[in-house]
Amino acid sequence: MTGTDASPERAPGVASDAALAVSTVIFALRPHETTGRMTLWIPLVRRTRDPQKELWALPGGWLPVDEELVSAAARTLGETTGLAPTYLEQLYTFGELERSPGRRVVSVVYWALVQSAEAERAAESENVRWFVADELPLLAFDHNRIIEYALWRLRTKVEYAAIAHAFLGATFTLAELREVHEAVLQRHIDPANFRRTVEASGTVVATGEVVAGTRHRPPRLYRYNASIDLADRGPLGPESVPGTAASGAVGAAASAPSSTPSDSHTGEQR
Amino acid sequence: MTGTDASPERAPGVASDAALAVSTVIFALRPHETTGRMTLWIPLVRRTRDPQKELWALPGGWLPVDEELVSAAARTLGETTGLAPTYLEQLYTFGELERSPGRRVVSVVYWALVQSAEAERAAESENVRWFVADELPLLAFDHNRIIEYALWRLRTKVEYAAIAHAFLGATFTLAELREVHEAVLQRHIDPANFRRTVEASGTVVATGEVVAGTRHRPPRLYRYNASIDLADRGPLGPESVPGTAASGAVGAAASAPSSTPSDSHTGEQR
DNA sequence: CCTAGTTATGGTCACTGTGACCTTTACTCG
DNA sequence: CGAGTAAAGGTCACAGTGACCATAACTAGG
Repeated sequence: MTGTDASPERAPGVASDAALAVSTVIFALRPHETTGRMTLWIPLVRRTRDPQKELWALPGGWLPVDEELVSAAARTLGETTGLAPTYLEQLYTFGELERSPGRRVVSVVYWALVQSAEAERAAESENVRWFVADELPLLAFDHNRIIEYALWRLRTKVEYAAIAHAFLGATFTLAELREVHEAVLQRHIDPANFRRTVEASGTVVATGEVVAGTRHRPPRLYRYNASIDLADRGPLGPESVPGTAASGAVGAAASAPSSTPSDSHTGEQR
Repeated sequence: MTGTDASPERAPGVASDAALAVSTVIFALRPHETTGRMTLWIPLVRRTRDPQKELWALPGGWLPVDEELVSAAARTLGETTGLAPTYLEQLYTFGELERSPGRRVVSVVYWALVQSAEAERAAESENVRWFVADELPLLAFDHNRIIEYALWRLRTKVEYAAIAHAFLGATFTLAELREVHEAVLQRHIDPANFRRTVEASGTVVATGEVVAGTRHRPPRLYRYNASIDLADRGPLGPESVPGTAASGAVGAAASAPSSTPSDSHTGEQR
C-alpha cells in the first residue's frame, strides 16, 4: 500500500490470495510554514500507477519474501526520505476487504520517528513531499485513517514512554525536549513541572555540559538514558531499530533487524 | 501459524510469496486444577500435519482472500472452541523470516476473551485442549512467545481499560469483577479500594438488583456501561466484535465484522 | 429469637504525582 | 552595570490510591 500498493502488474502471488504490503508513517518535527511553531510533518509519495494514481500515499511496498517486516519498513522509509529512523514500531495491520480497489491487500503498517535536523535536509522531489500531519489532503486508499491512528498512537505514547528524544540528537536541553512534547501534544507545558517530571523518570541523564551563547542562563545538556525505559517495553524486549543515529546518509536503510513486538500496539495508554 | 500454519500443501500463493495466516490467543477464566483459584486458561489445537506435527498451537489458519481479518480470527476461534468472543482485538503481526520452518509465514494475531461460564462447557477433544496460561508446554513455532506477549497485553490493559467484564455475563457483582482482576493480575486487590475505583470510573452501573442466598450481605448487581469507555479507545472507534453475548452456541463464529484498530496495540499503558 | 460468621459497603489517613505559580540564578546585550 | 530572558529550584493545593478500620445485612446454627 503506497507507491506500489495497487500496482497489479507488480503484485505478488496468485490473484486468489491477499497481497502483503508494508507501509510506514514517518514523523519529523519542523517549524510550521505559516505559524513558525514546531509541528509534526509526514513525508508522502505520489502514486504513479493507476489505482489511485496521482494521489499521495504512505511510503511502502510489497513485502519481499526474504525480508523482515521491520526491515522492509526501514528500507522504504530510507528510499523515500533518505533517512534512517531513530524509532520504529509496528502500528497495526490493515486488511479490510475493500481498502484497495481491485485486489485484496493486507498492509502491515509501521510508524517511525526521524530526527528533525535530518528531516530538514531530507530529500523532497516531484514525487515525495512533506505535509503537516494535521493538514493532509485526501490520500490514497485508507491512508488518511491510518495516519490519524498513527498520530493518535504517537500522541498517546509520548505521554508515558520516552520516545520524544527520538526527534532530537544524542544530546539535548530540557527545553528542546519540552518543545518536542509541546509540538506533539499541541499544548503548552510548564517548564518547571516538565523538568521535575522528566528528571524523576530517570529517562535522561545530564551530560555535565551546557550550551553557551544563549542570551540567558545556559541550559544543561542531557542524554537519553537507554537503560531505564526497558521496563515500559513489552516482555519481548525492544525492537531493534536500524541505525539509531541517522547520519543523514541517503538510502541509509538498515539491514535486516530482528523484529520483535516491543510494547507496540500496547501503548494504548490510559 | 496454527493447525494449518505449516501445511505446505494447503498453503496459498506462490512459493515466492509470504503466506498470510491469522491466529488467535483466546483467554478464559476457570478455577485452577490444583489450587482451585481462578486462573487464565488458553485453548490450543494439536497440529496434525508435519511441520511441528503433534505440537500444540494457537487456533488459526490461512487467511481466505475474501474474509476480513477479524472475521477470520472470530471464525477459527469459534471452530476450535465453539464459543463466540466477548472481546476481540488485534495483537500484533509476526513475520520473522525463520518463525516457520520451510516457508515464509506472516501471522496476524488477535487475542480474545470469552466468558468463563461459556468456557466451562467449551468443546475439548483429542485435538483441542485447554491449558493454564502460565503453565504451557513447548508449543509449535513461536507460539510460546506470542502467548507471552498476549498475556502481557491482557495484564497491562486490564489495569486501565474496562475489559474484565468480558469474562463475565451481562450482570455481575463487584466481587466477581474483582475476582477477574485478581486472577489476571495474580495479586490480591482490596475490595473497598477496588469498589471505590470502579465506581469512580463510571464503567459499571448498578442494576438495582442484588444477589440473594449468599450467607452474608447480599451484593448488588452491576452492568457494564458501554457509553463510557469509548474515550479510551483509539480515534477509530471500537472494533466491532461479533456477537458480544456468546450464547454458548457451538460454531458461533460471527459474520464479517468491520475491523478497525481500536486502541489495539496501543494499550502499552504506563 | 439470638449469635457467630462472612462479605458488602462506607469511610479515614497518609503518601505520591502533578498542575499552577513564585523566586533565584546565570548569561548576553546595550 | 542594569535590563531581559530562560534555566533551575521550590511551595501549595488537590486528586488518586494503598492500607485499614467500622458498620451493614444476610444465612446458618443453636
